[in-house]
Amino acid sequence: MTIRDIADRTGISPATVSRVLNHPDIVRPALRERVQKVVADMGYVPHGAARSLASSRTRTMGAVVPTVDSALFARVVDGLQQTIHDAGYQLLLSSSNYGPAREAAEVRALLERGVDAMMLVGISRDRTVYDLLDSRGIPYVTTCSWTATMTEPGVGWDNVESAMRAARYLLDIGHRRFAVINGITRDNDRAAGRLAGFLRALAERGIATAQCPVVEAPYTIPDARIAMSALLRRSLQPTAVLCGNDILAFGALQECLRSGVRVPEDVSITGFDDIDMAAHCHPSITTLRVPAFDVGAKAGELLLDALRNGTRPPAVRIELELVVRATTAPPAAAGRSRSRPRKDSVQ
Amino acid sequence: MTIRDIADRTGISPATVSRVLNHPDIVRPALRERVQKVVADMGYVPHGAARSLASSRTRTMGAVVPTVDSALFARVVDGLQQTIHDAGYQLLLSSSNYGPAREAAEVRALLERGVDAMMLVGISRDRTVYDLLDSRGIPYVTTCSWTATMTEPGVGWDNVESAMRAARYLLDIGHRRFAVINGITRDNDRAAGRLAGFLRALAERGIATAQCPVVEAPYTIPDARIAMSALLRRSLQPTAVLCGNDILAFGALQECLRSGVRVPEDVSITGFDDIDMAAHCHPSITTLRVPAFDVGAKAGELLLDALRNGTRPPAVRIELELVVRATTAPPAAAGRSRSRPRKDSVQ
DNA sequence: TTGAAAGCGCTAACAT
DNA sequence: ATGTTAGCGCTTTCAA
Repeated sequence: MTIRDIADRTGISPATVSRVLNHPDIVRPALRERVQKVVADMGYVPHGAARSLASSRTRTMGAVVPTVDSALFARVVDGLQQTIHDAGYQLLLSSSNYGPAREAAEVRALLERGVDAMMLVGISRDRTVYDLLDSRGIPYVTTCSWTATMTEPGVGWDNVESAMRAARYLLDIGHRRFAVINGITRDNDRAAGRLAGFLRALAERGIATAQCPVVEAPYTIPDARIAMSALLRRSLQPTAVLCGNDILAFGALQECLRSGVRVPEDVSITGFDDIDMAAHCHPSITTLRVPAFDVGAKAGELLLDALRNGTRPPAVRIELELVVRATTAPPAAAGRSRSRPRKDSVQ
Repeated sequence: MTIRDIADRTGISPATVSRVLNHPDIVRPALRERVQKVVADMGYVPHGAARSLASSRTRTMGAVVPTVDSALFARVVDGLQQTIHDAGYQLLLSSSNYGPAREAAEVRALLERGVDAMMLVGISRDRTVYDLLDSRGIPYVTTCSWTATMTEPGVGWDNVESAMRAARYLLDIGHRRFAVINGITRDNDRAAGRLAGFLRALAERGIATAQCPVVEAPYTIPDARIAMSALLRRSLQPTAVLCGNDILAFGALQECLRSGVRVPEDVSITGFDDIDMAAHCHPSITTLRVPAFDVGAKAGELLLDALRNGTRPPAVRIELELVVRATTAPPAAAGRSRSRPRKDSVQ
């Protein structure tokens, strides 16, 4: 069944049926309603490809995320999806598995599929990817990263500066012996930025970062436990462990609990992202709050605006809040050990 | 740049360029390579809509899930995505927010966008949705539910029977006083099936289910805590709480810990799904393992097969494994209270 | 093995 | 406000 059938049934031209479908307001109400009724009765569904070919718009946006199996990205995607959905756009979702070559291939595939706009995660990628997008005039936004020097559109935060805030907080409450469990930094500007921020903040306060153990681990609970377990086996245990995200922090925490290391009495732990679990596990995790849903929603808005106005989206910076919870306290050695009350209420 | 440009540059017809792109094996090798080189050099990307219109295939599959912001569905989607990706398909993702009307609208939208196949979650939905899919000859699979009477293709498990297994296990180790914290059953066959299973198993063993408190809550940690908190305030506390999924179980567990109720000594808790957290929180959660990634992957395979062979996919039943961990133990009142060792190792 | 030609179903000028 | 017409860029018979 085609638009032709609707036209014949209604006794009007396909062009007017098309108008009813796309610009109902410019069709005489009586006619419009008659057409709409026939469309509904016959269960006519327009052919998307034909529509796209004729109008050169697909009403589709693409997103490439490292993996959808992550509380953070899932929420970002959710925000994007809900936002663009309300404007009549569908979401074409791809994942790169944290591989830049794979990501570039996905972008090309989405372009071929004909998305009207695209959301990416992170900002450091081969120039050719950006060039491709720019050359085809496809609006896009990067997400989850922001730097003063970035030239691409996006909605993100400064991972370096945010990570520094977590480290400074621990320094402020007296910690001097640190360890880091970070995500894999290779090809991941977020992970790399966080690690850089942790170390820079420590160095600023005169901590010898060369002696600070840094373990890189995939973002899984078992990997985090293994990393923490290795840290606990060292002769000089850290009093504070900075983790690259909440999954790593949660795994580190569980490993401490299992091996009888008290948190935060014996060791403080910080996370990053503030996924649901961080507020609700026990003890609750001190972390940096990433408004993931809002980031996705904002990305969607920027893209919709760009499409409406034919402009390039801006780079929007988001400020993350440090949420102090129960996994952090002054180190026992600092003297004031047990005086600080535990914060463990649901946020 | 169009296929015409490649043709002109190579001095051959667009038809042959098309052949090189779609059926390289039927083109003379020398010519084929020459064309491929020009395609690569000029960075030519075929126009997806034109391709779809001419070939009436979009190389796209659709999926409608209740929400992507769920560890379970995220993993299912991940499995689907990775599987179909390897076969050259892109994934168009929609979410229904657990609303049947919204789901039906999303299916229509995906159909209009021209997906070649579709994955749905659950089996109970308006017949018209299935009729629409069938009438257009679009292969589809349902997921996450299986019943003996279902007539639609799918890959799922029996939620009733699985839930019964959890309840029977608690009965077997001596529990008689139960409560249920379940997901919202309305418009959700998985949640409804689980609740039915819990209650049926209890009734089978002579438990008066009318006296068994049942709380329905959205799948969030705070809602689960509220539900558990209400349960703990009752005069006659349950010795075992059956939860509709692991998020609810986790929330219930945290609320117990917060209010000094020992798990499993004072109350046993079971979950459903076996998301990562279940194995790694403390105490670890007894639950039913859903192989979510595999479910998505299997769904993808069924769809690819259906597309290749022009057949209707079968209904595949998956058996869930009950994973006994540390949130369950015989009730203290049963006498053998502290004798059973805690299982708390990482699975 | 390759080329010519006819659409795929729709939208958007343009004309009325 | 509605109809006529000419494609959108590609695939796929069919013919050579």
